[in-house]
Amino acid sequence: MLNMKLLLNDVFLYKSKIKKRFPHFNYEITWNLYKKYNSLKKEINYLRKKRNVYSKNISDLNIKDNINIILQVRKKVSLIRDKIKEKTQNLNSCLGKLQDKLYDIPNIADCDVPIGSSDKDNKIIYKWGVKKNFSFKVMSHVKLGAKRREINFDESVLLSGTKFSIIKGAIACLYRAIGQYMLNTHIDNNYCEVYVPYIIKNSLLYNTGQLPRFSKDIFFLKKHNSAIKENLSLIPTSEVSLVNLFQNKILNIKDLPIKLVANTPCFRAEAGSYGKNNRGLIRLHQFDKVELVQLVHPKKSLIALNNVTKNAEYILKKLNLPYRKVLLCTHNMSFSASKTYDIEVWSPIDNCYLEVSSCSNTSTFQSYRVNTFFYEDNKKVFPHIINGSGLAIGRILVLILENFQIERGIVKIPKVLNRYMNGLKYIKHDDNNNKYV
RNA sequence: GGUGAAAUGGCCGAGUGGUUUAAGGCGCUCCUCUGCUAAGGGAGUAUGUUUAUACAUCGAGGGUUCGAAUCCCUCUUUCACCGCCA
Repeated sequence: MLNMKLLLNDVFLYKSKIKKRFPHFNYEITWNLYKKYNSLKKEINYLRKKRNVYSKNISDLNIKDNINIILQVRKKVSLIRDKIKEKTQNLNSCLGKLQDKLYDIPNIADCDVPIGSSDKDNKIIYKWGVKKNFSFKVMSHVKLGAKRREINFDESVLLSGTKFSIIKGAIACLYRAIGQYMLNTHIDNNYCEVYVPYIIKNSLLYNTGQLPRFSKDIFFLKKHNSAIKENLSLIPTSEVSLVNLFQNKILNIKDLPIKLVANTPCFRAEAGSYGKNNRGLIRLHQFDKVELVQLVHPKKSLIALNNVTKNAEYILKKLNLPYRKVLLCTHNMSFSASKTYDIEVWSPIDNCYLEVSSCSNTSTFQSYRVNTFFYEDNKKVFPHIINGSGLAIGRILVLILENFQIERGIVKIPKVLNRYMNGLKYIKHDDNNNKYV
């Protein structure tokens, strides 16, 4: 349930800031709906009071002696009742409209977030690592996978249509190793591993900010059988499941920061995803991602955002993948974010940086909506919620296959992954990895 | 999937149409008495609303009624047994 009072407070306090990020925002309409809502509520309260008084009168009267009076009062009250019904209907439609307006307002951007409308306005914070010079022509992961018959898109089309993948053998093992390594690393950093549902109620998507704006990206489930009772969808990211674990929960300040990590599949309908970075495993309907979520004291959220980003960067450093950290401009941030850092890894094939992580501070946007808070000095305080990918597994697979070729088509597996690779240290043309075709 | 039972404050739990304006207990907070402890006495103790001697909230939403925690309908969840399955 939307915490209306808090949201409205923010709307009134920060209306100019909201307009910076959401130029179409109509403050007047929202304000008028709110006024109407309040006056209707007052009217209804007044009518109810009247009704209650009359009804009480009836209960105090002796029926036999006062039958005429009672009948009169009954008539009066039934008129009041009808009025209440009518006004309540108005109230509900007014409330619905007001909520729609509130749900459509994105988070307010932090003051140091660049205002802008395209990728050019993003700010590169820093770069790490060395782009390798290759003495041979690097083979793309698509070619390499096809040659080894370990990444197959023809088969996935057969099974599920476009934008899915089948991964087999050594590359499948590498894929699993990457996820395992990331998960274990974050656990070492005091994140609590959580297993969550991949199918969730649509209402959760409003809490985390994917709905109402981005319904095109969501796979909604149809009610074909009785197992699907309400409106359900596939998670676009485990952030949705993780954050919504805290619905209506009162936290203990001593338990902060709460740090969660999950490795889950993510499902994106991605309606309009044409253009760059579209090849092979890079943009699919189904992919896996290790997700980090932190609930922290509002005063510590900027530090926490940096920490989450560092947790993600640490993995890239260990894998020795050259990357850069980018501060996103207002236009590129997700709906719920107040500040976002993207982490992008160098791709020798595309000759550009490819996004592998997005770390956002959602400030109170999500905590208001899931209604989770703690008490400090007897006051309700809403924690800031930070999420970040740590990292997108499929894309890291691609970047390992393309960055670590020691000669065309032969890949040296990063050391940190060795313990998850069943003794395999290289992906070679002639390795025998239980191929079945 | 079938059948049956249930859902009331922080917790337990009473409550089948009108002093329920939610009894009683536990827990918690404050005061007090006694004091080594244990125990006793008193007061307080849900939330929301542009803050009201007001209104609303007894799983959710509708309905009946002058009046609903209470009656009716729909839904959700929980528990039990059976069926199916990993």
